[in-house]
Amino acid sequence: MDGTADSREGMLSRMALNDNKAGMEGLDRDKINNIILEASKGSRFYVNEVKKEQQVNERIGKMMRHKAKLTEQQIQKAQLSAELEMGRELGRVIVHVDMDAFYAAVEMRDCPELKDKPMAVGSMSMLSTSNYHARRYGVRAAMPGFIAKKLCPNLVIVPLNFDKYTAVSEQVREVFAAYDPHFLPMSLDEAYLDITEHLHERQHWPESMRSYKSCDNEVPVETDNLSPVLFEDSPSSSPSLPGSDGKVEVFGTSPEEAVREMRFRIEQKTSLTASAGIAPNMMLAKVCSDKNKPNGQYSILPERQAVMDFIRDLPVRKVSGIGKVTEKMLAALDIFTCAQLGQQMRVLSLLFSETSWHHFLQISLGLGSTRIERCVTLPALSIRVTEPLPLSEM
DNA sequence: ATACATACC
DNA sequence: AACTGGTATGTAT
Repeated sequence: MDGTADSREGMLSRMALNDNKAGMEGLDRDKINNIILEASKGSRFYVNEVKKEQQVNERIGKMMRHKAKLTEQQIQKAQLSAELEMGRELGRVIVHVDMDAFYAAVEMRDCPELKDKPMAVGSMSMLSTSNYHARRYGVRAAMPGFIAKKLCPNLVIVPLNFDKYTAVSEQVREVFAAYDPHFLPMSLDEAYLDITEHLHERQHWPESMRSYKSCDNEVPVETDNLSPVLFEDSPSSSPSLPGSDGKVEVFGTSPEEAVREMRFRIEQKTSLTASAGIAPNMMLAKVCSDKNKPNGQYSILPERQAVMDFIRDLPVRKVSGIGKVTEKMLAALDIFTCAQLGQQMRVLSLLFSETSWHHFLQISLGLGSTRIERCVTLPALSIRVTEPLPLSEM
């Protein structure tokens, strides 16, 4: 039953270019996918992917047979504990910050030759990331370098400089810590922050504490010869001071302005750009940080309606934790967006494990964690300290 | 309890 | 010639 055309289609869901992420809009997908398939065919990797693909199809088949046996009565009496909505928490301001094409951006910064070339960081076997120029060719993270070279023969591949990325990451984290000392790093280039407390304090800050010189790194501009009155009428422009060299930017007190300021400070300090998402919980903030990438930010206002409007047409695949397998299983049930996920929750509760459908339900309601993990950054060394582990885990 | 699968960067 | 490596969590047996 598995014709050649079918298995090719199947493989595409697994191996093909994933243009889900930023910088991949409007590419010639067919051409790119053919090159990827040609280069992969017959390899150990390919054979393994075919096997896994069959397993997924089997799992979907099992699910569909299970679904066919469900009666309307069973579906209607499925209970979805309605208390979740009551527990919705909109009072926290959660930010997800993500450096743009981090490793590639560091290498480009340190080697101007690379600036206008398609380049990627990694090896012939595996790329860690690519710059936006290379992405126009379909070259992206987690792609083997030799395939990337077929897609883009002029691609420059720079080997990993892990120590360098770690050092830059430390600089970025110093900025994060100014907005949330308990921030949660997810990798060298991204982190979650809870800036609720920062924003409270920020309301009472004079403009001088929110003013930054473009040329000067690190600290707010000197307060002495800087009268706040000077900025009264032009909060969004960059007023230049008489008698002062260099532009000064004043940031406001809103969440958006605080995050703009944080990104500005990161760029001043590292010459690298970051993107950010602002939302009432981690799940939404993560999705938002991808929305205006690179060098942008997006926020969801802390209102139920704003959250639901944002969620409605959001493809489930955009949500962290929904990967290609889950996407394909949901697609088999005609679920592509979060709204569709919500509409089918009763069926899902009968087809998936409790942990899985609880997760789906949370997503469909736009809910997510509102507390960043407990973890403290020591000012001097930026060493993360967690609560003592049980002896068994040490 | 263990192995395997999914997902993330 | 060549498809990461580490961690966390979920699923199947």
